Amino acid sequence: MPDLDIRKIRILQAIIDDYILTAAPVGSRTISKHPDIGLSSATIRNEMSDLEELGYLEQPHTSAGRVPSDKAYRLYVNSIMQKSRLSADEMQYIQRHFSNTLDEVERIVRQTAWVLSNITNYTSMVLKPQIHTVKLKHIQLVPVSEGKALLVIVTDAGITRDAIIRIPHDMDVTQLERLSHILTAKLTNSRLDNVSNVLIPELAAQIGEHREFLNAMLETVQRSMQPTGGNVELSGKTNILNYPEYNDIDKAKSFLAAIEEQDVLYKMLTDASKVEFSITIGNENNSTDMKDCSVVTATYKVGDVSMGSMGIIGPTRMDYSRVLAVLGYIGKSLSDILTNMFEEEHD
Amino acid sequence: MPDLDIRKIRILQAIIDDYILTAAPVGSRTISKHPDIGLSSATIRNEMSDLEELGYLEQPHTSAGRVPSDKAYRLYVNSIMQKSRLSADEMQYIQRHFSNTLDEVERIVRQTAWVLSNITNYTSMVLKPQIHTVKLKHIQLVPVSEGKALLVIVTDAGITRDAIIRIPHDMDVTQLERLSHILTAKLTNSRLDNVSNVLIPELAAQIGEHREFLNAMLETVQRSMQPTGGNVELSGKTNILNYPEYNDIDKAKSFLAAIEEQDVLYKMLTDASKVEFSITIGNENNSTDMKDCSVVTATYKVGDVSMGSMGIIGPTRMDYSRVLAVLGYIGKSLSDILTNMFEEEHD
DNA sequence: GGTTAGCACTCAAATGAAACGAGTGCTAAT
DNA sequence: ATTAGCACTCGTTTCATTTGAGTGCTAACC
Repeated sequence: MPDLDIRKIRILQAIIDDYILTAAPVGSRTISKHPDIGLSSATIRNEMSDLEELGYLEQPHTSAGRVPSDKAYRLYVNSIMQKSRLSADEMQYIQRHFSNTLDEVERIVRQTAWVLSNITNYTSMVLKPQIHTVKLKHIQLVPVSEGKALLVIVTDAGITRDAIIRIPHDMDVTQLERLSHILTAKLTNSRLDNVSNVLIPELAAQIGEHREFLNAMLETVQRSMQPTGGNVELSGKTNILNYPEYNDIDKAKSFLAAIEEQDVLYKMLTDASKVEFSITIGNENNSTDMKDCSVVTATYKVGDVSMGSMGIIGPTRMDYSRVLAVLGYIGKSLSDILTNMFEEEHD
Repeated sequence: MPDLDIRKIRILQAIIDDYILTAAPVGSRTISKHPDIGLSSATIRNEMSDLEELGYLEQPHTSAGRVPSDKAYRLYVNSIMQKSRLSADEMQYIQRHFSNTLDEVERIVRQTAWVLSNITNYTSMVLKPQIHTVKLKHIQLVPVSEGKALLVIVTDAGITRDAIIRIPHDMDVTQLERLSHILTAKLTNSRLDNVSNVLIPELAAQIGEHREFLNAMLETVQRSMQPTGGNVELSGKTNILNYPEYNDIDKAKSFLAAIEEQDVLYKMLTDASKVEFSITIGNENNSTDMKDCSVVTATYKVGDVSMGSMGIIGPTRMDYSRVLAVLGYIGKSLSDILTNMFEEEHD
């Protein structure tokens, strides 16, 4: 930002730091007492006035202190803020809560969300590993009653999906078993989003027609792979109520309503899966309900491929630096665990 | 209740009805104007005074009206309240939102919770079908990488669970396949809670030792069947904020914190699975965070066997009669859908 | 020139007095 | 047994006042 000299930046930083801590508009006197800044309050006032004119500060009303704008936070995270590192204690805390025997993806995701929200005191969300980026590993048809079977799909990331389907009445266990084998053989390692219709004739030939059934079944496979809405694990939903800016019941309500809109969060997180870290500040959010929030995300991987992402939702005055550090570290931990689960062992 | 004559009951009912509607302490004049009650406010005051002495009413402060106590609600639901029926519109609304192609248990449960909270405007919860009451149908080991496999378990209620396990390095796909078959054959229709260790020697013989592996695997099966904490589907978590008694930020916070304690809800719902309906009013709740709430539950079944339960959480002044009607109807609908999914067809 | 002391000014928030009014309890008349 | 009447209570609302944190501006200072 060329329009700010070093002194203005330093003052702005002091303001932001203070505001992040106290959530109260900060006045010139507070800053003038700051050890690193040897200036009188009057000088600070002049500088603040400039900063306001440039759009970095806002005044709730004339006789109040000033509050950083979204633009200020943006500048802050882009240029001013320095990366912080987690303390050994914090790392240990995280490790301790990851160390238990975790063998189900569901459980791991839940645990991750829990740790995230507990260590940051914000609301956290974790996108479950996304199935459509992933290859099919096994299909099993399990009979559950006359004319019904459970279709179970397993992918290489250990995600399972299931659905009840009708089966022809003349199809017995052995046939289902055979069909499971054929399907598994045919579809293994194909990506689920291109289980295309060209397969059907081929399958029909092998299984002895039942075309409509095959059709219906493949359709179910396709549909099962759609995001179902249960794809985002949230934790610490009420944490935000502890921050003074959300003591207003209506703000709290709209925040809580916003995070109950799983679709929105889902979209945010899938978008965020493309970049290692992302920070979205206040009005930069698409949802107007979240215009007083910031969202920070990070991705996690299995091996080298990005599998999903996770994020922190908090007030715009959140401690970006720490949150980034936490997300980075936990992202790494999660990637390690998942990778370990699915890749061969090196021993 | 022998200590209340008919007139007192009628007055109490009028008070409760009014309070359910308005959430404001109700005064003697309001009741004296009630069409069914041809009495002056002074008489009502005397009666109210009696009712207070008997513990059915409470006064927030001297110059306020009166508020029904938990004891009053208890009397109300036990003796006074009359069953209400849903309107055709409401039934239709419910049917419409159940009618879509629903083939995954997860999806159905989510849908149920959604409908429940939307039609009642309270917070709803649905206990997912509980696996330990249920019989095993299929076990599949799917290799995911060197030395690792995904263990997939399917039960007769169409519930799947999965976990990553280590497998001996010298075990190949065919062997896994064979083991899956043997396990399925051995364990099918046995209840999961008694997959006992007597099986291990038998299996070891058939699969060619690998005792430690079999041990670990069966242990995983057992563990997978434990409740994981993701067993309760909630919906409409913020609905309660629309009720005036929760405009106090602290009350709202404690309510929201209470329903984030999945363990508590899980326990409530499993306990409630034993009876067709249950009503728990205010202080009757174990959790002190919920002492201002009431919980109404109903069970659902597959065929004739109770599979789980669902409930509504609202303020103590909730519309018990309507909630019961809704729960009854939705419970029935859900039972039908699930039963239909798993039982043979009658056509 | 930039910096600062000083002072008048602003305005949200806190304080407090007064009026209001919904509701009660009690008493005496019906 | 019921009710009209009335004094009393006490939370809520209203409005004016005070308070104080903070500003902007000006004039003096280095």
